[in-house]
Parts: sequence; C-alpha cells; structure tokens
Amino acid sequence: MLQISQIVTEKERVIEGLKKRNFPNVEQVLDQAIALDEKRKSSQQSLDSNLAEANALAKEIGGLMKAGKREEAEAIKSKTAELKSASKELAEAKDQVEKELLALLYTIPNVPHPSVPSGNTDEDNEVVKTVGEAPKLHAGAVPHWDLIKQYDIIDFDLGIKITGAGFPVYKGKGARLQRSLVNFFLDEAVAAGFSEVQPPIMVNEASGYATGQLPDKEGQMYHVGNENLYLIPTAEVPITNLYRDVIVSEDQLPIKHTGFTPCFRREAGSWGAHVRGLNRLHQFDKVEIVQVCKAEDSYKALDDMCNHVASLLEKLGLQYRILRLCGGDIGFTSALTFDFEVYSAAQEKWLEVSSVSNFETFQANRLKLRYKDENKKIQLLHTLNGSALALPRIIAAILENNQTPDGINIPEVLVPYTGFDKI
RNA sequence: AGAGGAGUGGCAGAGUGGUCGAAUGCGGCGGUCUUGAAAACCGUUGUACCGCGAGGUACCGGGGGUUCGAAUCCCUCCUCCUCUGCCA
Repeated sequence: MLQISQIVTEKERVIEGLKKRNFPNVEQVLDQAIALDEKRKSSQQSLDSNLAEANALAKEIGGLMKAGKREEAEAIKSKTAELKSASKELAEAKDQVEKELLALLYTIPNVPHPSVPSGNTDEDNEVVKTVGEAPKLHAGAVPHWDLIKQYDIIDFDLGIKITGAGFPVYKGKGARLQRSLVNFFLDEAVAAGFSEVQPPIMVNEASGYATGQLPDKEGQMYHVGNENLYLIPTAEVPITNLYRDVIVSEDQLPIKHTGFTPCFRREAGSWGAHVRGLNRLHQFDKVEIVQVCKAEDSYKALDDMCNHVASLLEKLGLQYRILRLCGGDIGFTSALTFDFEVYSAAQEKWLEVSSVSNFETFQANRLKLRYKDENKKIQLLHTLNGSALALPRIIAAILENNQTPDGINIPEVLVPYTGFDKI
C-alpha cells in the first residue's frame, strides 16, 4: 500500500508511474485519496478537541467528588451529555473516512521503478539477457508429459482421483528428484547467507493483507472457511509476515531468509489448452528467498538475489533468460520484477521458474515493518523476495532437455542428492 | 474438546473506578567519577495520529458495552498456563 504522504508529496511521480501500469483514472483516484485524507485530518481535529473538553470536565468532576462537593459535580455532569453524543458522532465519522481512505488505498498498486518499461502484456517485457544454449534433442524427443508416463515418475491421473486436476503424484525417481531439488536449492540459499525457516502453510487474513494478496488476489487463494485461513500461494506470505508489526534494530539488517513450502493456487480463469503437464499446477513446491533491508540497499539486494537465481540455473545447466517485466505485466505490489525463464526444449517454450521483486515500502507499509535510523527516526524498510526456485517447470525442463534415447540424464550437481544419474 | 487461571511498556512486575501513559526493578541510552573498565551516583528511555509550535488525542491481548470518568466493572473473541479427555 502506498503511503498517503507519498501520494501527497510525490503526486507527479506517482501519477507517472501508475500511468505506466495503465492504471485507470489516476489523477481522479489520487485526488480522491488526498481529499479523503484532508477530511480525515479535520475530523480527527474536531474529535480530539471534543474529547479534550470532555476529559477536562471529567477531571473536574473527579476533583469535586473528592472534595465532597457533590452538587457542583452533578451540575457539571449535565454539561457532559451533549459532548458525549457529539464525540460518538465525530468518532463514527472519523472511522468512516478512515475506512474509505484505506479501501481506496488498497486498490492502488505500487509505483513502478523508473527502469520498468511501459507496455501492456508479457509480449512487452524486456529481455535483459539470455544465457546458455538450447540443447540439441534426438529425433524421437518428446515433451515432459510423455516422459513422465514413459518412466512412470509423475502421475496426474492418480492425483485427479485423490484430489483433482493440477495435483500430481510424484513417484519413485520422480519423487526423489523433487526432494533432491528442494534440498539442493535450500543448501544453496543457506550457503548464500539466507537463514532457513519452515513457516506454516496456512495464514490468517491479517497476513494476507500485509503482503498484498488480499484483497487484490482473494479469488486466487484457497480459503479454509471453517477457520478463516488461506493456503499460501507462496512462502513469501508467511516469511515476510514474520516481520509484521516489528521495529527492527539497524544492526539486524539486512534480514535474509529462505524457506521451502508447498504453494497453492486456484489459477481461476488461467487454465487452457496451452497449459499441459507440469506447466501449471494447483499445488507445487517452491524454495523462496526473502530479504528485508534499508531503502538505500534494496536495489543492490535485488541484484544479489537475481545473481543467486542465475547461479542455480547455471549449476543445473539450463538455458535461461531474464526478463524485466513491463508496467502492464508487473505484479500489483512490486516496484521492479525480473522474471527468469528456462527453455523447455521439447515444448520449444520458455517457462517462468522465478520471479524476483523489490516491493520497496509497499509491503512494509502494510506490515508496519520499520527500523530506527541513526537519528532515531523510524523508517519503513524495503522488502524483496524471489523464487529460488519453483520446482515443477524446472523438472519439466530437466526432463525434456536431458532426455536421450536410453534415459534422462540427471544434472551432475543433483547426483549427490538423488543417488542416481539417470532415469 | 471440558473445567479453572492469566494476558500491563524491551523484559520482570505493581496497580481492581478519578490528575495512570501507567509505581518499582532489570536492561538500553547520556553523564559524573576513573589512566581505562567495573561498581556507585545523576539524568533519560513506547507507538501512532493531529498541530508551525505550545500542545492535544488514542493505545494496558482484539472488538463492543456500562460510567461524568475504565488498565481497573460487564459482554465477546483471541492467545497462553494448569488439570481432565482425545490424538499424529
């Protein structure tokens, strides 16, 4: 959520940024927010002076009662009734304005970083660089959805039986490959200085709001109604929320965490013929990296996180490219996002396997995640996160790219984890 | 899940209707003393909003209520502890 103070003091920059996102009626919405804020201030002023008066009278009554001057006290009491009802009305008015303002602010996305290209769809994303080469597959090479059947390592039909579409069952070497990748990614993240956490995979409403999934993506999360909890769409939610309502001390920064969790996404409306096999699932595994740092350090941190993701893909020997997301494709909460895509050679398609974002203060403002600077001034921190990495599409690419007529080769770095070098 | 108890500032812990944003201790910060440190002593030490400022308002787990006045009384929710039950 943007700070209202940001909207007031940097209105032009906000307008320019939101236009890049094609956010409709920018000026109108911002003016409305500013007007509501003014209304909020004035209603607080009248409420406060009203309360101050009432407090003074109450004290006076207290003093008189103690002095035994009952009658004088009673006389003053009669004066308070009016103040009381006025206070109630003023408080309601103030709450109402605050709610309206908050509801409006919830609808405003983050201001993109100046380097974010304008554009409408993923077609307009900027390819920053492409690393590695596409493997040359043998004549009979097939997509991963055929390979998983051929080698009996991932079973979609069984998943459909016990749960539904998009919930595959990993079997034998498929299950082992998945576990190996999780361990490999966690080990690499820990080696890069991210401390490991295992968070809950259901979160409450407050957590969903704080990282921005609510109310924006309400329909995309699975909701556990009898407990009013949400299944996490990404470990970003619980891990970032570890720092909700926290004022950290400067020497704790930067905070770096990694965590492995399953992720759940309803993917309402995004299913189609182009989505096959492991390309899109309702439940998948992911290792996430999260960072909290000072404003002046956050873009360096973003770079570091991107380099970490790149190193993973290089170690796995996968061709990949990095995209700078355009204004139309960047997430609601993000200021700058780099997507990583691996080339899936049999599908002849680029698959997104990581998204690394800097949210600047957008999440921190909702989280109330702050620190005290050297002048003892309390400042919002910046939050960042990235996938490192999401498993299913990595598995798809490994299977497709490393297939040979007599088996699938396992990348060398994984062999110590899998215990086998071929499927 | 049932019965009982409890949630107060960074921590510990007082306060059960009136000048309480809240005693006291510890911790933190600043200072005196010291060659330096420790000890001792003195001072200081929450957050948010409004206001140019003086200052004001709110916050004692969350929400609601009673009252001129609530940390204190009532209702409700949440969390923790103890006992009983159940269980991976």
